[in-house]
Amino acid sequence: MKEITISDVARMANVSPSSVSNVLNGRSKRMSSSTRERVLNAIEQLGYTPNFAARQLKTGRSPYIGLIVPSVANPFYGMFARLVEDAALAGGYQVLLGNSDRDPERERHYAEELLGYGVRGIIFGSSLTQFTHLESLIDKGLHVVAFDRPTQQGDRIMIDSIGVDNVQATRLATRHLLALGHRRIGFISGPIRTVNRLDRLEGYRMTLEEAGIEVDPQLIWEGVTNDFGDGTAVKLGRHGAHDLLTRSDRPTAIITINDMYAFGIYAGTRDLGLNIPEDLSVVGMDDIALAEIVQPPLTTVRQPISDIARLAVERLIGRLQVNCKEPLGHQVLSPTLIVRGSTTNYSGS
Amino acid sequence: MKEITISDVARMANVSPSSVSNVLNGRSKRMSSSTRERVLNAIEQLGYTPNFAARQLKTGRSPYIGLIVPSVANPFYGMFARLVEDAALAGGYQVLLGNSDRDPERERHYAEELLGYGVRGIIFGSSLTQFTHLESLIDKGLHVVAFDRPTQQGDRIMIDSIGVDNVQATRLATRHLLALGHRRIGFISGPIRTVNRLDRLEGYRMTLEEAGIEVDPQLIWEGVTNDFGDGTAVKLGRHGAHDLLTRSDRPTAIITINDMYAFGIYAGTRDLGLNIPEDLSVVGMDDIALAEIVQPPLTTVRQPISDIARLAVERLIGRLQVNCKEPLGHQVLSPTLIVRGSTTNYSGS
DNA sequence: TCATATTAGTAAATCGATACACTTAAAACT
DNA sequence: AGTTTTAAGTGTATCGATTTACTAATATGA
Repeated sequence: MKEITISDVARMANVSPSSVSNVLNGRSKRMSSSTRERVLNAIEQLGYTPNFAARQLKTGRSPYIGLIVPSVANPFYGMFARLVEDAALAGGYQVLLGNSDRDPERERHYAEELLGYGVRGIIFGSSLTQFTHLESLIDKGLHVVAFDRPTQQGDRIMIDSIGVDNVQATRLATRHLLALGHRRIGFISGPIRTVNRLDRLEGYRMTLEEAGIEVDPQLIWEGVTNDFGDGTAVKLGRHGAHDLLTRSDRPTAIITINDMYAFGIYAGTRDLGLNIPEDLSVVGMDDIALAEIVQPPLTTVRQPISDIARLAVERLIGRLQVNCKEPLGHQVLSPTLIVRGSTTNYSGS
Repeated sequence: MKEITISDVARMANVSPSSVSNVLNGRSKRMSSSTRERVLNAIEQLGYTPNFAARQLKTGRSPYIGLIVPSVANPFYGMFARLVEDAALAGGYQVLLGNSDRDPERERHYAEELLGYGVRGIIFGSSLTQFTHLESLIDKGLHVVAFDRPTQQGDRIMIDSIGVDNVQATRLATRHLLALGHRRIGFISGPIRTVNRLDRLEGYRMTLEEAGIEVDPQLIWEGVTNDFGDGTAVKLGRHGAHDLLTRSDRPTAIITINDMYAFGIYAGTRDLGLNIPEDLSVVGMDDIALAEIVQPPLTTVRQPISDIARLAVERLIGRLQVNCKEPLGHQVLSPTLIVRGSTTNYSGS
């Protein structure tokens, strides 16, 4: 299991290691095409592949960027990870992925690990309210682009961020339901410890208040969990639906923070023998592929996930290439309401 | 942006770099606790983090394993990736993830990249019939564990593999439908270029033949695509349902290769104004979280995905640790039929 | 007491690729 | 012819951590 090194190639091609390195790095002006041929041949013959650890140690550069998401078991993040990878590949970078469950400690650990490996840029998908766990790493030269995480009051460091206008997102959802005649509108979420969830709740609240409807805290359901995997979102949605729909003054519509929760609400509603949209209107968020497929098709607020992924990667690569340019701050994209079959007019008492 | 090295720490603690290394690697018998203290302090003070590229160059070991899946945009692989990561973390390894779209060229490229980075073990999720693209890498010392990929005739090299009995899986599905009285049973798949899809088709065929029913090639629908993302599976399922259900002799039941296809079939069926299960019974495969949630809940064949992930990681780590032990071959787990609401008795003409 | 073990710690070679500063030979000018 | 350019290629220090073989000092044992 002896490694084949650049010197082995050099020996075989009767050139110096430097020349092999030149071939490898495309410094074509520095050599005749005949020696180039010979080197290429030797590489082929020996089946040589470069040792990236050595290369990186010398150059200090890394062709990798990191991506840390709550969990790829959630189809939204699975798709996001996929799109980030495609965009990175197009820009000449490879992606290293980690699942953090939104645990700051895990995020920090991953980020430190990646930094130790020479990775200089990481995309965070988690939108955590606190960013202190990453500040020391940013001080050490790490570049960060966050999803849905504009700079907050109290942040010591400004970071790049791309995301949708989350206040606007739930505003669209709430307005839609109001226009349909709903007055008792519930809100179901997991732990509201992220900026985007706070914003989504805020959009819901504001819109109700603007319409002169008092916000009923009993209709805001915040689940508790330590696990952000695929299964949990569905479970929480289901659980939340149970709780809200068994109230005597149950809501006629529910807005939730993502489509997986919405699917959970579908299940919870059925469990109680109720129907969507006749007995309950539901609005999700994200517009994952399955939203169109479930029955009834889910009314949801679409995130331009593919634009977000692309912009995040471009921004990060930009920072990496002109090392240390100042962050540009937060870039906001617009969400779109996609009306399907899970919402309908309210014409009750 | 000067890197802090082991020598900086050594200087600060008034010891040699060797001693710092000893502290870092827990060779505690080689030093007094007072110098240990001093070193630890210096590390803390300077915020030193090791350079993994340098470490790896020297040791040749890597704390990473690779995972290559068709696409994490497919929730099954998203969940699989998540479970593999958890298992790897528990075993002291980190996971590097790549999406290959089942393209052998991309698989090879990723694997080579990882190998160049010192990664000595990769888990493949793709089940491709051909493995030649990886043979040269295995020759170079790469350890491979595949999902659903027993050694095939014509393989030069034997590899480790974990998976379910795929013939048995569709056998369970087919028997279930036969028991319900169905005689015209369709089969919908994407490109049948993987071992597990071939096996699933085979299980379907065999079971029909054993029941004395002639296999109608018109009812076997094989989609064409280059893209294995989340959206495509749904689209193909939908398309297949359109094609099969508009035939004059349309099937009364359809078996498909995974749950995402099944959801596509749900949509395709609805497009035509037909209902599941009244007009068509559907059996999926995988049992992803959403299978229980869709309407009607999907009858499907469950893969013990969490066991598969755990066993794959354990097997790989085992190979890594006692370097170069011979592969153990294929380990088969049993699939389970989960009957839900998408299948019902056939009582037609 | 003298030889032997043990403890605490270090110097220096090494992993493999890169890049800067250099050389040499031939070509191009004046 | 004599000088300057250019082309083609090489020697060697270097990146940062590890590790082997070594030293010096102290402790142990007969």
